[in-house]
Amino acid sequence: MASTRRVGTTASKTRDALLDAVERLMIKQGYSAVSYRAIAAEAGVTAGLVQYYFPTQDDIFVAAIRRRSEQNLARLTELLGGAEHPLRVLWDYSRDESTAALTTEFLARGNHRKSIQAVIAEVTEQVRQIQLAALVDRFGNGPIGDTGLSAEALLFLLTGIPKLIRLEEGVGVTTAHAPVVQAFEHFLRAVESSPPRKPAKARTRFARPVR
Amino acid sequence: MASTRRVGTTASKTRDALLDAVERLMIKQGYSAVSYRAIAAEAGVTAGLVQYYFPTQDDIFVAAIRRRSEQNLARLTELLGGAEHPLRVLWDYSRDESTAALTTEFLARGNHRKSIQAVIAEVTEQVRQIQLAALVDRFGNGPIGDTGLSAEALLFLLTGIPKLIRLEEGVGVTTAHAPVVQAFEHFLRAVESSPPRKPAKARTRFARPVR
DNA sequence: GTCTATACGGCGATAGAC
DNA sequence: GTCTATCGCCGTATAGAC
Repeated sequence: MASTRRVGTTASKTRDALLDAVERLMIKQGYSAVSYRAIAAEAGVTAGLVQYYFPTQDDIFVAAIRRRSEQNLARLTELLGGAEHPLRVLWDYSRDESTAALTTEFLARGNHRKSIQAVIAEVTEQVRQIQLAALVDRFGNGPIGDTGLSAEALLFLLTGIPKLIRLEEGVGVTTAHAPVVQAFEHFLRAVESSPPRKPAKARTRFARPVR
Repeated sequence: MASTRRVGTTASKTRDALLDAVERLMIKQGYSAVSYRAIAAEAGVTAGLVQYYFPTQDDIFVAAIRRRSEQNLARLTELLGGAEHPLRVLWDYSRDESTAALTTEFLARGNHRKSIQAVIAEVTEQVRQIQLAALVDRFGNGPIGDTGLSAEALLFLLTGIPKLIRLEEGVGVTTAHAPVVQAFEHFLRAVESSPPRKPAKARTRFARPVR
């Protein structure tokens, strides 16, 4: 049942340049501007070549998501490694403009597209494990601060609110964004000024994922 | 500069039937399934007729958003009118499956589409004013509960978190959703068990928007 | 392994006939 | 109000050249 069609290698330099073009198009004009012909024009190649590396359009987004996710994972691991204020790190990371824009584009494109859904779910869970481990390492498993929020729930809000804000900004709505950001920043300062539950050198440094 | 092209009347019964078909398609298959030919097939007319009522594809979504928004506004006004627990009402309303699904579809489609952005921004601000008025009427302008959240910020979270959850569900991610919902429900119960700031009959009933 | 050329049906959009 | 014809762009498929 498998197709005999030939596909370019993942290590190809051309392929990487094509994915760069894809990201540029997505950030500037949104994912709907990502067509074979547009990618080809942006990268200065023929449309057929784009299709050689990405047989279907979903393959383009799946590849773009995977590549971005690997970069993000590496960056997150580095940022969180031994960080004294993981909540602050995660908040700032989630609010970073360029990655947030791409993330919401991918989310929008993934809606109702099976193969894209699958890869988003996979990399999201992966990232969330690392993030959660960092929080548990710093605050333990119980409620964090005086809100009674578990590390899991707080993590969802911390990384989700910026996405939500970005999503609304994308359609020109900005009401209430500033007060929400302010409230979160205030909360972060209050919580992270309390002493960590373990001395720094006893930290697991996220070597193992949390079960 | 104005086009001479003819367009069907807003009062048309055919037009309304077409918008019904649009909503059905969006909920079942997402907005990318909303093509002139698909709408025509769903409603049992020709594609040309669909284009007579909606000259461009953006017009379809703009019209669909407007119609839905009017229905939602009427329903919200009714639900909030004299409600004893407006937070609970807004939370349940925002979590309602059918409207949440359409809302995120519209949001996704509005990303990077100017005319759709404009109408979403318009109706969102409109709804938010009504919702905010209900909260201020019940809790005043100061912080609500013990979180120090303003009515504006709390409203954003109350109506935004369900959207965020829905968005992630759309790509198959469900981690942390349950604890977040549970934490919010707990918070709502705690806050709304406190007495209102004014007797019921003194309420403004949202006649004027809040400045 | 890389890349090009070409073809097909579906799409949004337009102009114009009934 | 309704419908047809037509245009150019799109995703996809395939055959074959370097």
